[in-house]
Amino acid sequence: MRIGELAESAEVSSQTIRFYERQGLLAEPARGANGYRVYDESAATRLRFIAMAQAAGLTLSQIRGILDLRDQGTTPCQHVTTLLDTRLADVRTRIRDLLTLQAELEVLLQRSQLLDPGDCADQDICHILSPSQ
Amino acid sequence: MRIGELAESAEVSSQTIRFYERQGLLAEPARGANGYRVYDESAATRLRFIAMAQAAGLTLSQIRGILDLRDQGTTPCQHVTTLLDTRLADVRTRIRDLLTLQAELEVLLQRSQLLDPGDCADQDICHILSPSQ
DNA sequence: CTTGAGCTTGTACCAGGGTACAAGGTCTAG
DNA sequence: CTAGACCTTGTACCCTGGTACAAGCTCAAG
Repeated sequence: MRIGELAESAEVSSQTIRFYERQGLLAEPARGANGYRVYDESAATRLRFIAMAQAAGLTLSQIRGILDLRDQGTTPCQHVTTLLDTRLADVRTRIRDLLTLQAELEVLLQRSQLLDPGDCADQDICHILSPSQ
Repeated sequence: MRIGELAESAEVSSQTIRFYERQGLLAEPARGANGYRVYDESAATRLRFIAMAQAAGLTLSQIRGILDLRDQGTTPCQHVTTLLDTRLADVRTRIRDLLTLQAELEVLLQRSQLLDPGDCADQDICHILSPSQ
């Protein structure tokens, strides 16, 4: 399988595959007599894994860590569990922060309905976003 | 007021103030005889405004847009309302996405409790993050 | 033989919000 | 007079996940 076919089957671009290779997420593949990269099915599996792990919110460097463990022959499950645990905590924190922000934006927008732009004094810059919250 | 004093009063670094100036968020200030930047109270107001707008989730370039309107003598309130409206919609979308991700992570972590690392086959990379979701 | 698709490498660039030097000028206290 | 704190400019760099482009192979079809 050449890079373009792999790219199409994994729904990423060829450039992304080369980028992953440079980042150490994919091993350097075999080369044909013409120098073209030649992939087997395991590369496609690996790309699918990367996509799944990204969907779970892991960074490429975390994913590389998982793949490195696997390549050393270790089952990375425990490590994956720890990463997902941390990620879940981050997601919960982020949700809480965004809910707070949502509420603040709602207050500001309500305020904007009550305020007359004509009253907006120059020194306030904008009275919707003014310190008197 | 010199840059260091302004920085301290606004709780940003001097470098950040120069950065904002380069980005067009702060006008070029007056200079003392020694070439030092000299600020008045309006610069502090402006920094407070920037901080508020950032807290509302606006980007520096959006904030620059608001400040540009204000500097042209227009009341930016209508523009601000539009930006905040868009931002609120983004925040709501982001919250929904993160809630979905949270649920998925919880499923994965539950699965990780049920699965035995010893069963993790090599071709799966990791059976917690495997396509059979 | 040529055209076009696909591949190779290397390099630079994008957003966003700064941070970190380096090399030098200025001012104040001791 | 000198140390140290503060200021000046310019430049480069950080992170993340790619994307874009250039100059040059390779290969198959017509």
